[in-house]
Order: sequence, then structure tokens, then C-alpha cells
Amino acid sequence: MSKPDKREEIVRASLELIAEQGFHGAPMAMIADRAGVGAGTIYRYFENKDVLITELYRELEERIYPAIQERYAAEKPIRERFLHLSAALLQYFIGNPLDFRFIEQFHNSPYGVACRREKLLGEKEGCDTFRELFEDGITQQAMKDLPLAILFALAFGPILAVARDHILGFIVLDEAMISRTMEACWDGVRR
Amino acid sequence: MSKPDKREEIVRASLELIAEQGFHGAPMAMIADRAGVGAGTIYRYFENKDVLITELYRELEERIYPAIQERYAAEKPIRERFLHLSAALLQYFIGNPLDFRFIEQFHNSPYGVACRREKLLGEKEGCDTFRELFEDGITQQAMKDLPLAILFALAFGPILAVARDHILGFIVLDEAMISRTMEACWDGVRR
DNA sequence: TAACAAGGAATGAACATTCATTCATAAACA
DNA sequence: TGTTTATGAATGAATGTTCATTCCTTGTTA
Repeated sequence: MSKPDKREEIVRASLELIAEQGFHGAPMAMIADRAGVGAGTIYRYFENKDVLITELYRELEERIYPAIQERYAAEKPIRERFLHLSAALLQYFIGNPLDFRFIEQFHNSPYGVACRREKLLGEKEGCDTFRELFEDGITQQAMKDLPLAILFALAFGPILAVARDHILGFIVLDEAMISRTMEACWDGVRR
Repeated sequence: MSKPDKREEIVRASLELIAEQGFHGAPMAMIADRAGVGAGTIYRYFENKDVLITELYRELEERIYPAIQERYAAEKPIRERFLHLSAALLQYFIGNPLDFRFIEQFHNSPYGVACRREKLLGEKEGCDTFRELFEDGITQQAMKDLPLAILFALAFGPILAVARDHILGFIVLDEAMISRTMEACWDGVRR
């Protein structure tokens, strides 16, 4: 196994274990086992468990941003842009349940809160496509004139909730249902 | 301190610590300390930590159900009932941030997933007021004809998201903003 | 004083992290 | 080219820490 291969294996194993079992069902020894490396090897690539987890989150973000922006046209009407982005995000989560489960865990942990705080304080770059969309939406009077954080909540709240229910097997979302659900979200944010 | 007093203190201390620090920032010894009892005493009242946590969740549910049903009139129009219930829930969370933080932690843990599964499979009683409201809403064609789980997501997703943001200090929700936010949720579920 | 409740030190399991050692590969040399 | 030496990545047993739980001692109550 080549050098970058090992790092990749460690990241993959961490994602799997944490997504499936939570942070506490993923001891370093188990991660090492599943990655097919020695326990100490992880520490050649990551200073400690916190760094490993934070890094994993960073990598997931970088996979998601391009995925949802594919075929996105910033010059289309607000409604169309909203439906495109939000459906793409939901599709991504459904197609990558491990990513989703990990991100959820992360957001609900002290890591995630700190991370969110940094983003809101503007100390950190995020995915600005949604922010731009909402700002445009308000300016063009296509969306309700509510604080950005509330528009985010109206849009992402339901997306995360249905993604979770689908992945846990509580509901089945086909293409049509996703579309109807995102239309309903649009009704929530639109003026 | 009388017998039931001690139990209460243990529950209160657990709620505080878990809400503030998460499950892993709340070791039994620390709970005992904050409750002003010996570590062993906890085990006189709760078989183990899992039982303590599950019991705490049960007690919170029992506090919340009556709180949101106060002054609720099942004979009013769907829209009014929806706005009443959802605003009451959000108000409760904002007024009881520890309860909210604990419940969030709980839902995002293996406990919570198991609990949710039981409820959906109907093996467990929950708060049926929302369910009835949504069923009425669909029947009366006041709400979109979507699966119940999706209506739940459209309503609760944003509520939980804004409650979290408020409690973490990312936004400030006054009475008027709560009302506007719940109106937006209603736009999401209404036909 | 008998029976029960409370306390908290002791226990052992689980865990993250370290570090002395191994081993494959690459550089140096003859 | 064949042999020796150096390098540093990889390993996993050992370490120290944290924690839930137990259990013996002490206090309280009836």
C-alpha cells in the first residue's frame, strides 16, 4: 500500500465507523483495524483523534460543494436556483448516507458548534452559494425578508430531517417525493 | 435531604451537565458531585447510566406535552391550531434551553434512534396532538397531501434549527420573529 | 439495636496515545 | 553489479488516564 493510500484508508475507515456507530463506537484501535494499519500509524498522519475528525469533515465539505453546484446556473430565476440547490443537496445525502450520518454527528458535537460559530463570525470560508442565493432572493423580493439564519433554518431544517428519516429507513424518498418536498420548502421561504 | 429529593437532584444535575457538556462531559462522578450525593447513591435510584438517561428523557417529554397543549383548542381551524402548537413548542425550547439541548443530544444518539423507531412502529405512545393535527389537515385539504413523516420534517425541522441557533446565541428570537417564522413553516405545510 | 440508606474509595474495563523495535527500501561504496 | 549501511515508515505492546460500577464502611431511622 502506497503512502497516500494509507491515509485514505484511515479516513475511509473513520468515516464508516463514525457514521455507523457514532464517535464513541469508533475507538482508534478499531479504526486502525478496519483501515488495515497499525494503531500507531494513524498518528503518523494525524496528530490526534480530534485532528483526524476535523480533517475528515473538511474533506467531506470539499466533496459536497462541487457536487451540488454541478449544472447550477446563477442567472436563472431564484425559485429555480433554490429548487436545484436544495434537491441536489438532498440527493447527495441520500446517495452518500455515510457522509450524511457523519456530518450530522459532527454538527451535534462540540466540534460542530465551534465550527458553526466560526462560520457565522466570518472567520472561516464555507459554501457561499446558498448565502448568495438567499441574499439575491431577499433583494429581488422573491423570498421573505427574514434574517439569513432563519431562511437557512427553513430550507435546511426539513432537508436534514427527511434525509435522516430516509437513511434510517423510516420513509422512502423517490425522485418525485424529493421534488414535492423541495417545493414545499420553497413555499416556506418564498414571499 | 429526603428520599425523593435526592432522586430529583440527580435528575436535575444530569440534565444540566448533559445539556451543557454532552453525554461525554457528564461522568457519573461529576453528576454525583453536582447533585450533592455520593457516586454510589445514584445506583440506588437508577440501575445504570443508560436507565438514568432514558428516564430523564421520559420525564422531559412529560413536562413538554402539557406545556404545549395549554390553551390548545382542537376545534379551531387547522392553521390556527398549527400556529399555536408550533409556536408553543418553540417558546418552550427557548424558555427551557437545557431541556432543548438535552433532547437534541438524545435524539442524535443511539438511544434516540431506537426511541424514534419504536414510536413510528407504534410500539410506544408519544404526543399524538401533532399527528392528529396533520391527519386532520390532510383530510380537510388544508395541508399538502404528503406522508406524515414529511409534514413532520417541514414543521419540526425549522423549529429545531431556529431553537438551536437562538440558544447557541447565533440569532435573537423575539415574540414577533417567532411568529413570523412559524407563519413561514405554515406556508411550507399548507396546501 | 436492627434494618435500611448513603458515601466514596476501590476496581477493572475501555480508551487514546506513546515509543522501542522491525523491516523494506534506497543510498553509498568497492 | 553485488554488498553494506542508513533511513524512516510502520507496528503493536505498553502506558497512563478516564470512567461506570461495585462494595465495604458509616450514618440514620424506626
